[in-house]
Amino acid sequence: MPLDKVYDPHRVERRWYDEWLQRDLFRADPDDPRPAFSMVIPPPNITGSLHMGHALNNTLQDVLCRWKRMSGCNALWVPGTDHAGIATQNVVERQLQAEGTNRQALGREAFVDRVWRWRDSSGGTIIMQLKRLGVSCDWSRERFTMDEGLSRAVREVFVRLYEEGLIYRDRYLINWCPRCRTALSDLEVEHADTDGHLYHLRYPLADGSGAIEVATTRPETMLGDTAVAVHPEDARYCGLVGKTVRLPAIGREIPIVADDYVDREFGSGAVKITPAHDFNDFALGRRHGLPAISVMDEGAVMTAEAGPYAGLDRYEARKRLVADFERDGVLVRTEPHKLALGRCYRCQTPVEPYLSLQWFVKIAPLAEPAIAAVRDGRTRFVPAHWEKTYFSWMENIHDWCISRQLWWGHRIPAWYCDACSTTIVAREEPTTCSCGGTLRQDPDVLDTWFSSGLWPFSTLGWPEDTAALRRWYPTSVLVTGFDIIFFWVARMMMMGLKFMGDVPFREVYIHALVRDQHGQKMSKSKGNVVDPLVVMDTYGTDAFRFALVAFAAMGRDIKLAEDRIEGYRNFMNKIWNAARFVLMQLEDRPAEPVRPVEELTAQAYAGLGIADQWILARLADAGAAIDEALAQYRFNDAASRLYEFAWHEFCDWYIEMAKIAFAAGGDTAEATRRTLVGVLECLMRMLHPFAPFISEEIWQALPRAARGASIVTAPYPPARMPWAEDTGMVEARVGRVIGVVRAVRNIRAEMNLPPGRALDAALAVEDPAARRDLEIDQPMLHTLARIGGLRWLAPGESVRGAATALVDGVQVFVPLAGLVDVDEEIRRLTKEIGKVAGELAGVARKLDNPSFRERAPAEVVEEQEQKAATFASKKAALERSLRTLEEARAAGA
RNA sequence: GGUCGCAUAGCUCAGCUGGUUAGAGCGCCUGCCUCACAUGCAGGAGGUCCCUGGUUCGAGUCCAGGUGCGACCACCA
Repeated sequence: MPLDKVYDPHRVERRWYDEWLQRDLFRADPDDPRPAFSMVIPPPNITGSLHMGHALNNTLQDVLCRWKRMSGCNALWVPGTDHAGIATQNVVERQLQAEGTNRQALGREAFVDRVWRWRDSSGGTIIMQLKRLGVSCDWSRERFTMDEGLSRAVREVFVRLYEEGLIYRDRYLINWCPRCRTALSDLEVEHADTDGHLYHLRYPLADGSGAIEVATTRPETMLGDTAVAVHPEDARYCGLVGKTVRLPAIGREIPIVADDYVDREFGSGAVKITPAHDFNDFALGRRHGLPAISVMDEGAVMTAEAGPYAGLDRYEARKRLVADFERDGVLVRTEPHKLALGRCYRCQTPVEPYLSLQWFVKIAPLAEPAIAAVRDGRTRFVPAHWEKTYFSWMENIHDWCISRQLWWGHRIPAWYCDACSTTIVAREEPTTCSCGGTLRQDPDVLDTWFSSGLWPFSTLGWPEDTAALRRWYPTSVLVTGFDIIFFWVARMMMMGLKFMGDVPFREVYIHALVRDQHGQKMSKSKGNVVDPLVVMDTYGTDAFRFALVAFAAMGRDIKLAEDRIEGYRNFMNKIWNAARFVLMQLEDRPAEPVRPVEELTAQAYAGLGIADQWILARLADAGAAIDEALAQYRFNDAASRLYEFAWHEFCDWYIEMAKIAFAAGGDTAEATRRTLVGVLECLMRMLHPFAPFISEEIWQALPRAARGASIVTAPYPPARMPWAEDTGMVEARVGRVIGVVRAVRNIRAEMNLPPGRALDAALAVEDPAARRDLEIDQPMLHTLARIGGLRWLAPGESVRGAATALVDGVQVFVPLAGLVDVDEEIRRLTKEIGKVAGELAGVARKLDNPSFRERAPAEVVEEQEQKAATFASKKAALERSLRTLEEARAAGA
């Protein structure tokens, strides 16, 4: 069955993915004794749909996983999804809103039920899309952070940390989203510079002896002021410390205190202190024993404490207050001011510092071992500079607020007794309090990241002691973006070390962010989002994956250029057509199974034709380079080497050389046929981690011994081929042929010689051995360069009135008589001589420098000397030719 | 305010431990529908490697400073 002329990815992709699943090829077995390789997927949110970040992240993981699986590892890749507390709750709440209702009306149980239903119907979208990408996860181990098993792990961790005093409950100032009506961790607040105002207010001293001026960006919080602070050494105010001021609007009397937190240079040097609405003020208030008065409620509406402003929204209260103060002369002046306004990372509502009772993880004792593990190399970041980011955060880490006032998530396993105010923290729901009172469970749920922090071991069955855990923990590598180093990587480190006694992963490969072609972050609001599914539809999954891998250079953001994806689509088509060619050579002959090229003996290799030896040598070279690049996460290097080999060595040269052998027929043709199929077969295995679909499709079309096997579990070509020990001679020999062919083609094109017509040529070869080789390899010259008559000259001999070029010690002459004007060749030659002269000058400069000869290593000096000699003789030869041309012209004229 | 990253061809980018003629893709120019492929083939043009110093026999590559982008962290009202 002949293949289509153009590769059609859609015909191929779905079919093979289903086949792989059906044959269970991605399943890993803990009893499989081969070396372990394991990864856990960064679990996408169930609310998500596949974006470029996912596509890159999972493609890189799949390349590693498929490569390791083929390379003889017991490779496990655990997939799954995250329940994504706020995000998911928001989605379902929006649905309810559209239906004209809300979660309060529904009640907690019904609401949670509703979210589960949503998850069952829509939460699998992203998994379907990942499968489309071709990822080779062990789907039998797919997990969800709210699964029974993972929930058990969450409770276990909570209880153990609580029992050790590492989880505590406290009334504290936390970040609060008034729209989501929940606490947020520090990380869940996004700061952005925002234009605002600085309001200068005059607070009168209670004793009537004057006033003190304070500045604030948030005048409405003054209703909760409980002090004014000045610097202890500020001469302007030292007499006032201990006195009191009377708050405008509500008349409360508050003290003036001294604290060196105050910056004397800023504003008036006096600060209003609002412990319940500002983090600095909260700390200062604790130092000075000041009361904290909340003037806003959980919806950021002013409370009764706000007196006349009670019931107003925070911004409305500000407007009224400013107007009133302006009228009453309290407002001294207003000036524009930039501030870093914090917003909720889920809904962008400005967050509010809010005083409330929350659960916290005492983080320092957990952070310390996590820092040590990276310092001593038990976990290694790639690229290494991310360690610095990790350290700087870990070393300045604050206690982690883990309670969320949401309904969707892991309910906090704490129960309170109505009767005796006991708190019970337990793995399973307790029935009654020891005092006989009824128990109420804490209404809050845990931060989503609490459960994702357990992911590397909870997915493997912890807290059970499972075979999977013993086999695959610690995982080999975590592949993720830098945006979640703090959210996720750091937490997994802490939890893994705490509960497994070992790091969760040996290496962390941090990849870049995908941006648009102008380097802008993709976002819906900018309208520059490129949908990976559309890209896959347009160019095919393999082309898309290959493009992502080729883009994934370390330490740089990825700008997604669509024309490059198109380029890799063309590459896939090129491979497809190379396969078509190979298969055409096999038509009408007995299906001799292809023999893996790695099984060739050195003796058999030596007996092959020169072109065959050459392509095998290049294959081995590419294989070694790809293997090394992957081992170092240099994905782009691996991809470009593969591309270079497949297109510019295998297709451009070897296939063309093979045609010559086929035209000759006989045993040579048979041997070439075997090499051709062998190299293609090997190339498909080499390609498979990058482009799983096309490689399988082609591989299956080849005549193989094990017809039933899939390329998924075929052996990856070894980094060292047994026969490729000493291929230097072969490569030089074929390299010379290629050089001569290129020189002739160049002359033909530059001189505008007719492309179809065979040209006569003459060659003067310096080295006798090289000449013997070239004479044997003559058929390649004739065909590839379209040379008709070929004459062999003695070294130094030249041809009058010919275009010439010098490559690898071979001077090529193409007689021009009657073909073109000589002037054109003189121009071309002069240019070439200029180039060589420049190179020669560069080398000569080095060699003329005495300290270069003195201090550079001997082999470098020798190398330069050889180069100088080559350039010099090349220049001389070209100049000789130039002279003969000039003579010819003079004679002609 | 602190930390980090990046500046190489018209565009998007490679260039690992300092030593080939600084590379690729796209775009551009010339010529080809050559029996695997026009999603192709052959050839070509195009670069003060951001600036200034320094280290070195030798710097796109290492160091310092500068300029310009970008990112992250941060409780100065």
